[in-house]
Parts: sequence; structure tokens; C-alpha cells
Amino acid sequence: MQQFQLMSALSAYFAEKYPSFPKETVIAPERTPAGMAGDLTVNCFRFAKLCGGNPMAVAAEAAAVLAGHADVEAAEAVKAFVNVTMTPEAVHRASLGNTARLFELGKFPEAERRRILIEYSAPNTNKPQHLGHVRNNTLGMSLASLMKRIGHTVFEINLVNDRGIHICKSMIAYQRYGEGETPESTGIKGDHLVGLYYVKFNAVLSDEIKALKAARPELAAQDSEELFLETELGRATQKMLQDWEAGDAGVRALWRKMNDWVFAGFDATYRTMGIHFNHTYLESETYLLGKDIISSGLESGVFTRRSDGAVIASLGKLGDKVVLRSDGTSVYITQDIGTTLLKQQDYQPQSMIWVVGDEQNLHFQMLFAIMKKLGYDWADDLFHLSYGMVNLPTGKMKSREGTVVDADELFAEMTELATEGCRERAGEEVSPEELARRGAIIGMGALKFMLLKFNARTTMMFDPAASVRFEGDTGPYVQYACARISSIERKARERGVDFDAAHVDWALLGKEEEKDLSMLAAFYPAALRTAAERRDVSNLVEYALDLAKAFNRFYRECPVLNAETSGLAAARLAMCAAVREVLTDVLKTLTIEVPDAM
RNA sequence: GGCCCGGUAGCUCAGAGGAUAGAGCAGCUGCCUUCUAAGCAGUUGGUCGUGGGUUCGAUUCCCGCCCGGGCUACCA
Repeated sequence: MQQFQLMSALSAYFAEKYPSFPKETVIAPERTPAGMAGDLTVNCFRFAKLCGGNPMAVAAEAAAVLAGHADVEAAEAVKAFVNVTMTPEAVHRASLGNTARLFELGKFPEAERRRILIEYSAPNTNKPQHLGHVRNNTLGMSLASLMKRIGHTVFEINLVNDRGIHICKSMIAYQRYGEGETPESTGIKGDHLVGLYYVKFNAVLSDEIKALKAARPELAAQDSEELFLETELGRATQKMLQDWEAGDAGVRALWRKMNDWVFAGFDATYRTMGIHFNHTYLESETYLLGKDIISSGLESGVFTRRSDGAVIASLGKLGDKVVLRSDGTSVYITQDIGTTLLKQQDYQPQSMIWVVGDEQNLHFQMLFAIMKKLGYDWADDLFHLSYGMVNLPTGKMKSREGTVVDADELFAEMTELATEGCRERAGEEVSPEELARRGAIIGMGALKFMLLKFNARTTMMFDPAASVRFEGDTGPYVQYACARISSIERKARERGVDFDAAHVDWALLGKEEEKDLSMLAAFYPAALRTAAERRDVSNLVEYALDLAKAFNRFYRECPVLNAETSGLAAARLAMCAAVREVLTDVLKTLTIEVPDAM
């Protein structure tokens, strides 16, 4: 579906005149840069060779053709660009005058819609989630949301790491120092309580290593990892892991109890973020998967046995990867091969995406290479959405040094500050419950928006002081534009101003701010498609800001309720409603809610 | 050492062959008896790390170098 009729006309003209210009060619217009006259710009560099001419000549020809179109007021060729000034009616017809069509243009055609599985979050059950997880969660949920918005069928999957030596660390610390504490008895959220024992473990271990080094000076140069099994605590932890694997009833019971606390805590964190997974896989149930694939791959020659007995995959430039230890036990990638197959069986996705930090880039390159080697036809559509670390002005976040920004505390702080802001603005008649509701929407919106503004691959800087400011390029800026529109609509109802959608005279909206606003809205489908193709929503964040900015300019220059005529008031009111629809749709795609008032 | 990612305004980040390199913050000037000032308008600020190359055209692509980060386990 071609959005602008004048562009179809131009394509048809070139196709008619030049045999070398394919009929189905879509000439995608660009926005005219600020400061230049025009609404749309045609960049003739992009297709001039299809017309067999030089770009300047093609531009001159295009300008002449476009100038004769009914939707065009002026078309001027500048070098290889044609700047087109459209009639207000044509601008709005392609955009805010028909939001249903605009939204439909933002979807992939049926034939391009697919089943996509997105795995994200993947926390460990030994500590609460921190800002790094929040970035992961936000990227994952917004990517899933975008893919749904564009028309795909999406499965959101979590894979919780609920077993292993690190889980035993908090267990053994609790066993020794917990004195029967529970979330109920302490009033501490389950994941935070378990996290305290993880911290306790590391403190005790550190003391023991210090003592060990004092007693045996020859160990002074060794790091704590190497000395782990030299400590009593380390050996006890190792023993607990072995007992867990052997199915020891006592260890399993403790494990289940503490994991249940953590899961309850994670549920609350996810609820606050608005996350719902289709399914959560547990590593305790999947960690033995993959071994059967290794054996059959060994028989078919995909894998080979090394002289020391280990089974390896030879991956060319990536090198050799051990997929089974010489003692026959699994490594991490063995289990990942297994869970990839399990997810494929369970959901038959045509594409799978993993949202995982960039330190695992090589791991995923190897995993994907192995899946291809195994010959699965879906192995070409596996993607690692790799994202960078979150740093603080004080440096890197480190759990052990207590410099992590806790997710739940961050949510609470953002929400509290936003609620306070609402309270200052609101009248007496607004209830505390309503203020808290708005505060949560604004606070969480600000946080998600900030995290999504960065390209995923960038190692981002999180400045706590900057994050709690709700001015400038922020989520609340966009939400505020919506709130202003809602306010106008409330006042319109009070004053009995209304519009009949079928009889709005869009041609009345010819001021620069009105055309700019609609023109920008016209590019929403393109923004959605770009984001989906790149699997990156950061351009949508920029888009939302641009549109909100264009609205605020309109708001300043074009009075709605006090417009010169009732017809103009009705048209502007219709435009406001349409802008609110688009802004709400963008924010919703970014998993951000919109408050009625701020 | 090898591989990957980054280096753009004082700070945090956009831009990924095309017209004059953008935004927010910070700084400076204005605007609240008029639909919410979490707003608007204006302004200061750049050899796009560096040296070559390809191109009509390079901040964008290619090569070298410098700086920062990550990875380079029979850990997860």
C-alpha cells in the first residue's frame, strides 16, 4: 500500500517513460529538513540510475511531474532533491486524517508475519534483580511488544537459572546463619532476603581466605576462585551441590523453600514492570538436556572426539568448542543446545531471539554455528540481541562491592518522585490512590524510556541524578503531551465542543505547525518498520520525542478551544485526538503507559 | 597476541554513502490574568580519535595506528 498518492503517480510516470524503471519500484520520500521549504523530499540519488539519467536531471523532471499533481502546491528541485510542498488536505489525508489506515500501514503484510520466540531476563535465584536486569527486561519486553505490533506472533520466554554452585552459596549461608528467618518473619521481600545470604556468604568466604593466606603465605598470590576448595566453606558448598544433584531430601527441601521466596520476589518485580512470560523454563529441569544430541552428532560426524576424550565441535574461524567433557558431563553450551531444541519443539518458532549481554557474543556465535552444523533448517534465523553493560558515574556495578542499583528500590524511588510531582500539580480533589497510580505510570515510564533511548549495543552510563529529572528528552515529556491533549478533551466536553469524524474539514489545518505535526505522524509506519527490521526500538523512542515536540509547538501556536471559528476548533480537536492515538500507540509499543493527567 | 564493540558539542547520547552533523542536559536571554511552565522561543558550544585509500560526494565504506571496554575455560 503506497501511503502518498503523489509518490505512486511519480513511480507510474517513470515506469511509463523508462523501461529500466521497474513498475513495482516504491520511491520512499523523506522528511524535508528543517529550515527548507517543503513537506516531503524526494532524494533522486537513490533511483536516478533506474531512469538512466544523472540525479540532477531526474530531480528536475520529477519536480515538473510533481508540480502538476493535484496534491502539490509547489515542487522545487534543489540539486538532486525535490522538495514538495503539499496541500494541507493531502498531508492530513495521508496521516492524521485517517489513523486507522496509518496504523494498518505500520503492520507487515500477512505473508511476512512470523512466529518469533524471544527469551529474556534469565535471572539467577540467588539475589534480587538489579539495573542490569532491568535493561535486559526492558529491551526484551519492548522488542516483544514491537514484534506483536508489527503483526508477528510472539512467545516471551524466561529461563531461570535456579541451580548450581552460586545458588548453593546463599543456601549454605542461610543454613548456617539464617536462624530460621523467612520473608514473613523479617518483612523482607524473598529475593532480597536470599540475596542478603549471598552477600553473607561472600563476606565469610573472604574472611576465611584472608585467614588462609595468613596461615599459608605461599598462597598469597592466588585469587579467591583458585582457593575456593581450599576453604572449609567452599568445600561445604561443593558438597551441597553434589548432594543436590544426588537428590538429597534435606538439600532439595531447603532449595525449594528458598527458590520459592525468590520466585515470589521476582513475580513482584515483573508485575511492576508489566512483564508476562508465556512460559518460564527452569534450568533445574533443563540442565541435563543436550547430551543425546551430542551423541547422535558424534555418530553423524558433526562432532568429533578429541584424543583426551572430550567431544568437540570444530567451528572454523571460531575455533574448537568442547561440547562434552572427557568425563562425559555437560558444559554450558551442551545445555543451551538442548534448550534451543526444546523451545523449538514447544513453540515451532520461525525465528528465535536471545536478549543477553554482549559478554556472551562468542558463546552465541558458537551456539548458532553448532545449530547450523546440526543441519536444522531454522538455524539461520537465530539472533542474539546483544546489549552493553550499564555503568554508573562511580564506575561499574559490582554485586560483591555493593555498588549495584537494586531494581525494586529504583522503581520505588522513580515512582515516589513522580507521585510527588503529581501531588504538587494536582488539586485537592485528586485522591492519594490516583496520585500513586499516575506516579507509577510516570516513574516507570521515565525509567523504561531512558533505558530504551540508547542503542542496545552501547555500554550506557546511568546517572541516578539525571534519571529522576522528568524534563527534556524523557518519557514524561511524551506522556505530558498526551496529558495536555486529554485536558483539552475534558475541557471540550465541558464546553460542549465536539467534532464529527466524518465531517472534519482537514483543509482548514494549513498552518506550518499543523502540517509539520501531521507530516511527522505520517512517518510512524516507517519508524515501526525500521525498528522491527533492525530489532531495535531506540529509533521509536526518538520518534516519540519528535512527535511530542511537534505537538508542543502546535499547542503553543494553535489554540484549539479558542480557535477563530467553530469549524477550526473541531478540526484541531480531531487532530489532537489523532495525535493522542499515535503517541499512545508508540508508547504502548515501548510498553509505557499513558496517564490521563499529570 | 587474536576476535568483537565503541571513540561525534563541557556531559549523556542520536545520525550509518548524499543538501548547512542533531537532541537533551549544563550555560546565557526571554515567555505563566489565554487549552497543564514535567512546557515554549532564542542563543553559546564541533578539524565527527588519528593517518591514508575508494567515490561526483565519507562522520558513514576499506586499510593502518592510538585510546577505552568486552571476550578469548573440560565456568555459567
